[in-house]
Amino acid sequence: MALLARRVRSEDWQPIGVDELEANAMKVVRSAHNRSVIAGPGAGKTELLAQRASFLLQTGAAPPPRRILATSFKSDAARNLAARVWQRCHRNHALRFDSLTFDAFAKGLVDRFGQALPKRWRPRPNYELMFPNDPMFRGFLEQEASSPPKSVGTEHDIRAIRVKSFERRHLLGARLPEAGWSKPTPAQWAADLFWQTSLHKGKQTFLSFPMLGRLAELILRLNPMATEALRLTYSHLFMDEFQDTTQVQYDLVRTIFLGSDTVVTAVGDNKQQIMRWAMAMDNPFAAFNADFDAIQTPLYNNYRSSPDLVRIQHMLAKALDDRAVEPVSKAAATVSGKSCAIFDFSSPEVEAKKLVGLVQSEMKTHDLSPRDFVLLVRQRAVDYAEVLEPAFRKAGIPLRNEAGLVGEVMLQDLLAEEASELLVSILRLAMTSRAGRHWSECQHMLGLLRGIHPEDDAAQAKFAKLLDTFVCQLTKTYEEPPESPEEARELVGDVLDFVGRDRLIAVHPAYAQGDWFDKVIEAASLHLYASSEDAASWSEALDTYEGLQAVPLMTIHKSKGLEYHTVIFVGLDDGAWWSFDADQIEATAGFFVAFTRAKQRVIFTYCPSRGGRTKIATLYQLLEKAGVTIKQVA
DNA sequence: TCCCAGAAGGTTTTT
DNA sequence: CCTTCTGGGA
Repeated sequence: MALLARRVRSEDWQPIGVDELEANAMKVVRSAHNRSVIAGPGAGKTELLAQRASFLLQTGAAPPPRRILATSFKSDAARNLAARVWQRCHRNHALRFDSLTFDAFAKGLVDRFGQALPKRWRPRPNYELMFPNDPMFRGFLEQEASSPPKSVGTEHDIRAIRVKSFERRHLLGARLPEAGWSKPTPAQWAADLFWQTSLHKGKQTFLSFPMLGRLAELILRLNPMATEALRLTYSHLFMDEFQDTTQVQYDLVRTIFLGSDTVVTAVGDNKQQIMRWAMAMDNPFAAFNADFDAIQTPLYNNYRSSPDLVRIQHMLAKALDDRAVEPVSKAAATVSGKSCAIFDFSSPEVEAKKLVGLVQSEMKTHDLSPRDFVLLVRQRAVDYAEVLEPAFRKAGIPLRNEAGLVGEVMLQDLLAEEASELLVSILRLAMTSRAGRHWSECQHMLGLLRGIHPEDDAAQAKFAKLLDTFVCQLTKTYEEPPESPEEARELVGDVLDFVGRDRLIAVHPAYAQGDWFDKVIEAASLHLYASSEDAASWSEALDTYEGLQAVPLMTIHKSKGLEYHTVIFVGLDDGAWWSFDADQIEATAGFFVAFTRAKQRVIFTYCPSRGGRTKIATLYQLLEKAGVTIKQVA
């Protein structure tokens, strides 16, 4: 498919790389209005944004030199969306698409304009990031903030501030007042003290991401020139996973874009709001629709799950939103028998054994790989892994706890790190046969790091030679996968020498922060060694490194946005859902997220030893109403 | 050092 | 809800 650099007429534009888009999706893609798109799982929300970007860039509806800004929560989501746009658009178009995490966007604003802030809010230019937690806020309230001036209040007033709500309610709860609080309440006084201490005390400024968000909002509120520049730069704004938007983020967007000609598209699913504890707004869609006069546009198709699963999903959806409309499944059923069941086991050990058997037989009948399955738990994946892992290993199917720690880095995070991706890419190129496609990938990634222009053929050729020499040497030096952690570290060190530590750090600011780079490199070395231990070949070791032949085990939160042929939810009991009563909506949303990861089959398991099923009776009732039955297995 | 009572954690993104 | 941590007192 040729990607055209020239402009396409709006009436001639066609979606790229997909069979069809539903009518409403097409409306959103071509829309010139602010819109909120509420769509369930599997509706193709990210795809919709990628198509809309293509339409706007290719038809000139986003006219050059104006750009599109897309914000996501997680960096992999931001990268994923950018990659889809690059697949669909010529480079000249794709270069006008900025896909960022919200935090990166806010930090960028503070880094560019922060020095223009009034003195009381101005961070030092070399500020450090901090990740404060409850104990830290508790310590602050008990120590530094313990004795307020008489005009503000008493020690008792400060002690009355709940630690849990100090950050969200007082430190970040409202827009920053330019000149500070003139008659502060005790909580406002404490919040201001925290701000001033973080900004000005000692030699360093320490800021958290939400604090950066508040500073960014203040910058643009006080600086109409900068705001106007952003409005001119971006003709369109996309916001992904909008249901998880925080007040800080929303206020920033409102300050920049409300009342401008920038067209805003907010996409998400209110039924998948499982980040309320992380300061997500109660109903961001309602606020957005009202403030931005946005047209709410639902999507009705589900391209992920079979018709029967979509039917059951709808029963759950109605519990979360009684006006939910049943989506239309566009995925055919490929399994026979029930698509959802609850299995009762006498003990976790029996459960493990039976689940292995189930995975094995399903793999055979449907020609599936271990990666087509997922074992989901609500929390404490390690506890479940202890019982499940040995049983799976015995059967020759490795199980992999994605939330497990390698050194100090979570496995799932390590695999998403650029440094790790680069390592695997280079090792695949050097150590495995049929490495052709890794050649172009390596050259592309490394070329970007070295700042080689894609169309500078001479420089490309020169670098290709360099890469070839290095790869040949690597192949010779390390014929076999590493046999000790030291050897793994040496190998990783050699690769880094070639890639250039400084270049890697320069392109990824996160690697310049604290000792994160060292942690990632150490984790990559350890994981490479661990993956090599039982591997007969380099290719096997790298497959293990990437977990290509293992059944993943993870929490519901980690599974958000992913999809699997078969979902096995282990432990549908009161113990795992201890917090069910505290926030039934959030808990049911978590249940909904878990269920909707499946394309073909969902299995819930239950063991009496882990808890009863009275507290979460409503979940069982929902399944029962959908015709899902409990089966005594063993 | 041990014991007991009460508190806290669990699900977590981000350069 | 259940498990683990913390601190006071013996």
